[in-house]
Amino acid sequence: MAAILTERRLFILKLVVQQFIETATPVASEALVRKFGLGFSSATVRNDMAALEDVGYLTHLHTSAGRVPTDAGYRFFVENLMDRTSLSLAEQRMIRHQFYQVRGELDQWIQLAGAVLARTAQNASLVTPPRAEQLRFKNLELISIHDTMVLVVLVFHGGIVKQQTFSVDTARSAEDLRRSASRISDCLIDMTMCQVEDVIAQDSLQATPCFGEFDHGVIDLVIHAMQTFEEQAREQIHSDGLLEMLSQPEFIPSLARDDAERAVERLRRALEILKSGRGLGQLIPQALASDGVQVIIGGEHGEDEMREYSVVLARYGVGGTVTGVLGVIGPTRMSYPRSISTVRYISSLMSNLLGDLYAGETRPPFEGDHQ
Amino acid sequence: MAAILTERRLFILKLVVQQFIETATPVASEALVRKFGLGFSSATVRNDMAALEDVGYLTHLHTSAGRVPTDAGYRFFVENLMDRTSLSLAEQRMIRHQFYQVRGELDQWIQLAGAVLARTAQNASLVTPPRAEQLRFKNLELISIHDTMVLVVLVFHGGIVKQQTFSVDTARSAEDLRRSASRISDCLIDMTMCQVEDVIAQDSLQATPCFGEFDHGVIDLVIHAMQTFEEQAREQIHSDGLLEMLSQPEFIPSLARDDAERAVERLRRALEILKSGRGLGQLIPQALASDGVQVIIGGEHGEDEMREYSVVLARYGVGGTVTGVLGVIGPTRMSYPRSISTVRYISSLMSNLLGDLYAGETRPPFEGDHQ
DNA sequence: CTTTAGCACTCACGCATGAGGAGTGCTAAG
DNA sequence: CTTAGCACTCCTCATGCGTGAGTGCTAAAG
Repeated sequence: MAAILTERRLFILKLVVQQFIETATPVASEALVRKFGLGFSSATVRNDMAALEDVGYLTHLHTSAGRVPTDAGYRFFVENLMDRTSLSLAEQRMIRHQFYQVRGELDQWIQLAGAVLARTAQNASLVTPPRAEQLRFKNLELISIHDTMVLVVLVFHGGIVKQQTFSVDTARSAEDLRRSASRISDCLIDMTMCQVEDVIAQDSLQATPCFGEFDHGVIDLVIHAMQTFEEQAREQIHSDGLLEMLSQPEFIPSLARDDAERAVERLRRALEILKSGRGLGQLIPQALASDGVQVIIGGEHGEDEMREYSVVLARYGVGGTVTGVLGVIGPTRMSYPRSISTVRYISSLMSNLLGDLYAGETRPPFEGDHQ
Repeated sequence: MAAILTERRLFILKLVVQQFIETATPVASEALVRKFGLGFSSATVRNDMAALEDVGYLTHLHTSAGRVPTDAGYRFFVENLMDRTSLSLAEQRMIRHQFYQVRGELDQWIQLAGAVLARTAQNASLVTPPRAEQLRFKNLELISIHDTMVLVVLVFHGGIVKQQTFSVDTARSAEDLRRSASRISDCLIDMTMCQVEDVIAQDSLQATPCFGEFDHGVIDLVIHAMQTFEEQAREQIHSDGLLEMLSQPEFIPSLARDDAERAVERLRRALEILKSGRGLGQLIPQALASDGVQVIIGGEHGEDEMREYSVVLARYGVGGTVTGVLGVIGPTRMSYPRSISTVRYISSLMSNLLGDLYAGETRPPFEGDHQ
């Protein structure tokens, strides 16, 4: 059985994968020689295909159906056979331009990244917001909305901003609020959540008169905000491009070779994955921990729900400061070259953008920002 | 032709609509008498159904299929026949509790409202963020991120906050930034976008030394932010509950009485509507302009894409200050009583929450708690 | 030993056919 | 006006068959 993978057989594998990615229909031996004008006959191709099937790179659902790549086949293709391309310069320029138009607005970057990934790779996309491993407090502003309502604007290192309203018993002047804010800011500056909690615990024990009742209310809110923020940071996945993915033939019943019921069920499944991020659980932290573009094909990571899907992920961000993950998700029959180059480009672009934001802030905190 | 709508016929219409809403299958005369133990025979029901069909409240696709309500039938049902219910107290309490948990975080309200609407009405939901007709400037903070990068936090009336980063040529001290911010804030306070533009135009003409170059940069950014904000305010529709809607039988091929292809096509259509808000265009401003819960059934508003969907909308917000729209969207065969009561409850809840935020800002702060 | 032509075989797909059944429309009697 | 009875319509599902694409195998040629 030990079939030998000659040069030609790998070439045929490459063609089969490419062809299947393009047409979404099982590829026949005859069709290959016709389309590519191969120098040998369809019978030869059939023999080679049979060999590739022995090794586990191809299958076919029944006799008299063309060949289809297996997960292992895709894997081999991605690692050894694929032409590594980049996005065209025109595309790159267009994407850069779009990001330029929303310069300064970080939340827009995320949205835009999702949209661009989806459009360019013609599949669904996912983007997690950039997060520091540990939120570090930077600044706090208190703005009166009216008598008993105060808006708290929390600024963390890395330009992460969170706003929250806060109701109080007695009205306070703007000047009062300002003083309170700078008192608290001075005290908490550069602290992580744990540190803030410690300080507060100490202050409570010693009943330092440093903070008033109002101040303590604000600080409680800060802690609460930091907690919830860190919690949901891990969960939060922004996804987009469902529509793009749905225009792939596997979701169009008339084109899907299995029946329409399947197509719908598949679709519902896809939606659930995207919405809840179920089945992606391990992938994100994994991608955060590694460099370069990761490709997870079909059932490779065990999640049964994902068996029909592949994911192309990359980390983006600055050093160890602030990082996120972005990627493309679609049927295993997706264009890996295109997805990979898209993900690679966008992640490096986002890294650069974030880099500008953080240039002065990374490790050496020499600028200190003392008020 | 001129069929008279007797009491009994209307009762039958009511039963047919309710039954169809419940089962999603055409309702047969025989089935009605059996299920409800009516005091008359199926033949009588058939006659009445025929009469209701003459008036245009029912149809059937072919002989030997049960009756199905038309858009007009649903309309009549909603306006005259429906039992007007409210959400159960337990449900209300649960919902209030969820909102309580995210008190203070306005963006979370919107997300939560969408999720709750979807879950409670078992259909898709849409929520627009609360917007003032005119953005009014309130406050501005400048926070240094690092040497050449400044974070601008804009606060508008009604607790609307927008943040943006801004790169500058020369580093500035925190004190410098603070003074600049308060200079600009003082000058622009309470202004609408147009007014800000006027002030700047005058200042430029007269070359008042009041603002420095840096200040002008910030103000340009303020104007730009206000513009884009107002523009995208109209567009921005937050939608949720696709999955809930998709669990309705019209989207499940094996249950849909037409073939599976249709179900998928329908689904794709629904997705497009929800994502882009196409087909909803006129509805939102319309809902903003009117009070109470609006029900738009099927093709009533002309948009062909929406022919198979109904929308239940309500305005929420405070007086003329700050308003948004929220609602439920689903197949025409949705439970109108439930959707309407859900939408009514959530909109009044959101109005109250916003009311608290604005109490001091609107004219006479009155507990608008009556629904 | 590899390649190739030839051919039988397999299996999905499309289409027609027919039985079964649900539900109506009509008619005539109560 | 109501209702029983019945013919009629038309969907649904299962069955069967022809068709064609594509393979697997075999035997001969390179």
